[in-house]
Formats: sequence, C-alpha cells, structure tokens
Amino acid sequence: MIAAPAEPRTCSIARTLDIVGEKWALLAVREVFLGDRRFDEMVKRTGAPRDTLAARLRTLVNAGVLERRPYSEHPARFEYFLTEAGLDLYPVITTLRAWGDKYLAGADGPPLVVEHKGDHELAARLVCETCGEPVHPRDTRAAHLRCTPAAAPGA
Amino acid sequence: MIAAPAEPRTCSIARTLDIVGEKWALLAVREVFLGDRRFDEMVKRTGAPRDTLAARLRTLVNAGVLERRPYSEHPARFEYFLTEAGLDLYPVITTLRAWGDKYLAGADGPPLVVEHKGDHELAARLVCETCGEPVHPRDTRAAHLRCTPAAAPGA
DNA sequence: CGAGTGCGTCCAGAAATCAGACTTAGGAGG
DNA sequence: CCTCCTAAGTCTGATTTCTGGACGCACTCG
Repeated sequence: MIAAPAEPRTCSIARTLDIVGEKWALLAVREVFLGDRRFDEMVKRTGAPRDTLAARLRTLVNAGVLERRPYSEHPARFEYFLTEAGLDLYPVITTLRAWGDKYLAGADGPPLVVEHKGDHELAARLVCETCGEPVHPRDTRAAHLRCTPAAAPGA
Repeated sequence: MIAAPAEPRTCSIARTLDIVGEKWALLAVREVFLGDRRFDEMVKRTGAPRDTLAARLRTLVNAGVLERRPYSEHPARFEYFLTEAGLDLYPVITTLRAWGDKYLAGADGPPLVVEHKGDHELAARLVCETCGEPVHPRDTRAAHLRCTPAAAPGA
C-alpha cells in the first residue's frame, strides 16, 4: 500500500481559526461588539501589546471581519467597524462567553451580563433550524465529503 | 483625577480563550468530537507538531475539558475523552464551523457536513432560551457588573 | 532478529509575543 | 511660544512559543 498519509483535515473550523484563532483576535472583535472602535481603547481593554493588536486588526480587516474607517483627516485617525461577516461572529463570541460563564465564573458569578431585547437576560442556546430541537453532540454525525475519510476507502 | 487606568476586562470570553484559544487546542477537541481519541491519529488529522499537541492535551486535561484514560497497561497507552465541560464546547465548535462554511468555503462548498438525528443536515442557530427568538447582536446590550465600567464611576 | 506501532520527549532554529520607548500630527493650557 | 496631552501606530530587544525532525521506550508481529 502507498502509505495512506491521512492528511490533516481541511475543515471550516481550521479555516476559521486561521483568521480568528490567533491570540487577541477574538478579544479585539469582542471590543468592537462592545462599542470600542478605537485602537488605544482596545489596547487598554484587552491588555494586548500594541504591536500584536495592530497586527491582528490588519488580519481581521484583510479577512473582511472588520472595516477600518477614518474619522479624522489631518491627524489621521481610524475606527474599526464590524462587517456583515464580523457581525456573524456573534454566535462564536456568545458561545465562548456562555462556556466561560458556566465553567470559569468565580464565586461572584459571570463578570458580564447581556440583556436581550431590553427586557430579559440573554440565555443563548443552539438549536437546529430544521427540526427546531436543541443541538446535542450525541445526536450528530459527521459526514465527510472532501475531508480525509474516517476509515480506509474500502472499509 | 486618579488616572482611571481602564484595566483590561475580565470576561468569560478571555477566560475561555486562555484555555481553548491557544493554537491547536480547539482542533484537538474537534478530533475527539469526531472520534479520534489517540495521540498519533490526532497528530495526523490536525497537522499539529507532536510537541505542541502534547502540550495542548495536557492543558486541556488540566482544565477539565478532556480526560486521559489508559486503554493498555504494559505499553502504557492512553485515549482522550470529552468531559461534560468538553461536550459543552460543542456549540463553540459548531458556530466556528458554521462561520467557516459561510465565509470560507470554496467553490465546492463546505468540506464537512454534519447530520442531525440521522435524518437531516444540521443547521445550527442561536436562539434566546427565554424569549425563543433568534439572537441578533443588535438586540443585545452588555451590562457590566464586575468589569471595568464603561464610563467613569461617578458618571 | 528486524520492522512496525503508539506515545510521547528532546533539541535547535524560526516565529510570535511582550513591555515599553519612540514617532507623528495635531489640540489645549499657560 | 512652550509644554503636556491624545491617538494610532511603529521600533527595539528580550522572552516565549511553535515547529519539524530525530530519538526513546515498550511492546507486537512475522
């Protein structure tokens, strides 16, 4: 047999992590969701080194997650806005936050509460749009298409 | 005024990313979700350097996301299983995948399709458990509790 | 015996990250 | 005018992390 290399999977998770999986990238996106659009403010609120944050913002802008818009001409100053793709990262941010709230909150509970539609606390959960049921890992099965198949071809 | 340092936010997103935000961590978790529980297999399927993967697995086990169980005594061999906390990362993985499917799929569509309850494709979406409505970022508002307040204390 | 498998560790070089100083272009206060 | 302040980065040099590949060990198979 010709060694069957079993290459790394090409999957959307890996692709997405190439963009938002680097250190500080998602915290920068979080800041924009929270309304901080400016560089210095993001540095303060995330704790990222200025250097690294600058690099991340470039990556995110190139990836089409953020948009860099000038708000001042002469001392050239910029703000970062979420594109549609950026807004679509909200579920990622939210599920990360939910996990942290559940497993990493100290004695005094989650450090940030999010209000939904102005009148109740957001309690996000994942449902399947087709059947309407909550998604549990045990109910799902991966069907690889162009990924390395899980078993040998003939099996 | 006493400088109002505006410290980095302590939030569940940052805390969660401290655990699963390092390179390869979530891909290791993905492998376990897909049923690959062994070191060598994960190396092949993720493409991570052995060294790095070993380090990540240690972190994840320490964080209580994975459990390392022996399946052979004499040549000591181990498998990694998801704990309850690990299973609860499914929404994170799923939303990342959904984003990649939407924005990074090539001409031939997403590389991996997930089946739900054996009879339809999974189409995950985030809803608010309280009101039942889909979650849109524009409908939400963050209310900081123990985080650095958005404005100066007296304001 | 010799090869192969499984699960790592060790190493040295490459790359990324870090804290903090510096730059540039103005504006505010004295 | 002179000085301090803000904003958005960039530069620097030290530290940390990641990387690929070799190596080790404890078996099993033929």
